[in-house]
Amino acid sequence: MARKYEIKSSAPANRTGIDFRAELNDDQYAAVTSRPGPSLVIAGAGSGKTRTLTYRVAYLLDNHMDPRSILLLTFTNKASKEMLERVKELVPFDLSNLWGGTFHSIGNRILRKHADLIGLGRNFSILDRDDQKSLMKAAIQKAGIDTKAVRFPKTDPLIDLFSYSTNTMQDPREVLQWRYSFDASLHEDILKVGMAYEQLKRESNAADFDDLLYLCYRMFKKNPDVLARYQERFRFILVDEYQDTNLLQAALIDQLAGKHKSLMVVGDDAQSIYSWRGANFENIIKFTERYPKAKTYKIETNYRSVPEVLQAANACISNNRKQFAKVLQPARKSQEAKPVLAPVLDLRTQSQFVAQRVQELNEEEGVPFEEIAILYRAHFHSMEIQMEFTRRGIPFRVTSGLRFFEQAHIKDVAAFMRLAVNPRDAVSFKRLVLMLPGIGERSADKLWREWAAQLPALDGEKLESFGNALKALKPPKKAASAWQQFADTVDELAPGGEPATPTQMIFSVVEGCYDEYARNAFTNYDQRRQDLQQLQAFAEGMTDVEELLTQLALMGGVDVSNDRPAENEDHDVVTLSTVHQAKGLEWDVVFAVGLADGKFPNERALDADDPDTEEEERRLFYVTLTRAKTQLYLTYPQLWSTPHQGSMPVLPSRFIQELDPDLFDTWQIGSSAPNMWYDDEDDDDDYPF
DNA sequence: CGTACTATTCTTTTT
DNA sequence: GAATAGTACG
Repeated sequence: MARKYEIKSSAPANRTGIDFRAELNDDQYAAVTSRPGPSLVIAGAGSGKTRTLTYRVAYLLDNHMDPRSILLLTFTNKASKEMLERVKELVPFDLSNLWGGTFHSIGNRILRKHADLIGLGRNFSILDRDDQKSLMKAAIQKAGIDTKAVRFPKTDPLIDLFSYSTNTMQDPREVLQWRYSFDASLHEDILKVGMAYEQLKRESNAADFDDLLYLCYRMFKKNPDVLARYQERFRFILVDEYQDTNLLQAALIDQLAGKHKSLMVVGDDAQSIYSWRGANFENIIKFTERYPKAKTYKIETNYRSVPEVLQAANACISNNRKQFAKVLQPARKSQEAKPVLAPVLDLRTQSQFVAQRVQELNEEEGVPFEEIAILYRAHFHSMEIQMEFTRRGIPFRVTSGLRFFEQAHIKDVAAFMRLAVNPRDAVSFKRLVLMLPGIGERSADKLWREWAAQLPALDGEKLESFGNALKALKPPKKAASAWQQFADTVDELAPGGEPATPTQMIFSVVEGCYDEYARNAFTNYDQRRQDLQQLQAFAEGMTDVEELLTQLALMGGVDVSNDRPAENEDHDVVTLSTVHQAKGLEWDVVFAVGLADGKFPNERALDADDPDTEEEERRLFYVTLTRAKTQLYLTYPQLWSTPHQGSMPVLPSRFIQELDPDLFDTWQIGSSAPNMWYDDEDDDDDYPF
């Protein structure tokens, strides 16, 4: 029988089937297909930055580059997740060898392999803000500061100070001098506390967020051979949001890209909004100086916003002096409607206006709730709006300030697991011990010293003995029975010396002693119990406790909290978010609220001597405006009422005042509200309740 | 020494 | 309105 045998083309022109030329505009295409080597992509808001990056990855893969050779760095977990998912949609290849993640998660990943080279155990704990505080308190004590005798800075500013110094790679002494106004007589003590903090961290075998970057940097510096291996591997490094990198991150990137220099950084200087944590947008401005061979690509077509919105945004940012000159061109057609400026009497009126308008948009204009966002400068600006939405039954989701993992009960349970993984973890030890009745600060310290004394003997031993070691300690008599229970629980974490699975551990802890504690310690026990179940569900399927702890610390368990079943079922909700957290996102309708001078820009963020601070706030305002696709509402109250200080008259944000009123339609909100800033005689719309 | 109560302070942004 | 520092009492 004759058989038909077809020879297929051995080298298809295109492995992925993507028509790059057709799917990208000229600017995007140029960037995506650029030759290996350093390149700087300046991508304006809404110009398809993510698209460009994901297509770049696809393009590399399409050209037979090994996924192993690609490193994709992002700022947030959200961005990294989205990016990788989109790449997966584009290409059929196995991407498990492609490294993609936040700077901190990549730093962590590298350190888990090589931490011992710089004297850190690979099982190090990751300290979050809360843990840092507790360690910083201990450091103040250790440094012998008598906080009653002198007025010493609190832990928060101290943590900020040292963090800033690390991230900007400056001597803390210098940061202390020009960035803080602590009394000069305290400087030496503050530096002493800093040293004590570093030492405590080392003793605890722990790393804070900054260490994940800094220790990685230092490890590479001290071990060029290790660095060389990574340099060889990562032939293509792509960095998202480059304008928000700090000096340390830039240095780390420079290390990794040191050999092949095939580095593509993407960013928008106009959207740099993280200088408070050390971001230095000179990194992006001076990129071509550091990489003289770098090619620059500008992507200036905006696909997101209608021309009216874009016009306002362009006008806004043009007031900044420090920037790459660029003007975003709208791709969308005009809707013949300008952004709306809505002065309101006070925060209450503001929330009523926003709520009512949201309802109208949804019911009369058919805008789904999920296409609406309320953006503000600071979390507490949203309180009234939340209440009004609740009252009217408008479904909403708040991008909360409180992360899942940062809640006390989650951290309590995690402390058990942390101690099991890293017995040197002083923070977790104290946290656990302090939960027991009859044990306070003093006894906790004593117990920790006893525990620390026998740590060397425990090194390398199996977890099984930890419970026995605990039983050997001498707690106060009052705590004896609780202590027994505590030690037994720790024992259960590794029955027979084999560490249990994360799910089992959580179960043991909760049933063993935490449930009993929680019942008595919290008023909202039920809610917390649910959270713990959520945690258990999150841990399901993980085999490694370290993996769970890392996820919790680095991802903040954000997805867990946002995916609470009740909220998850209902995707059609209005988003309430800070501008910072709204970065990279877009909605059909955006309400920017609380635009009073002193609130936005925030007076605490402004420094009259430093014009850069105002420019950063303006960039933040620019980010706000550019989130809107079709409709944009700017509201500002004339009275700002705080529960504590009563009502204060406030002016409209300077960022509104400096813009041409013709860019907006001004609405008069409410009939009874006298308006101090706009006269009634204009052709403005009335918007009564 | 531990705890429960009261006073006070400060409310920006996040990996 | 929450978190922390300070204080009084057991």
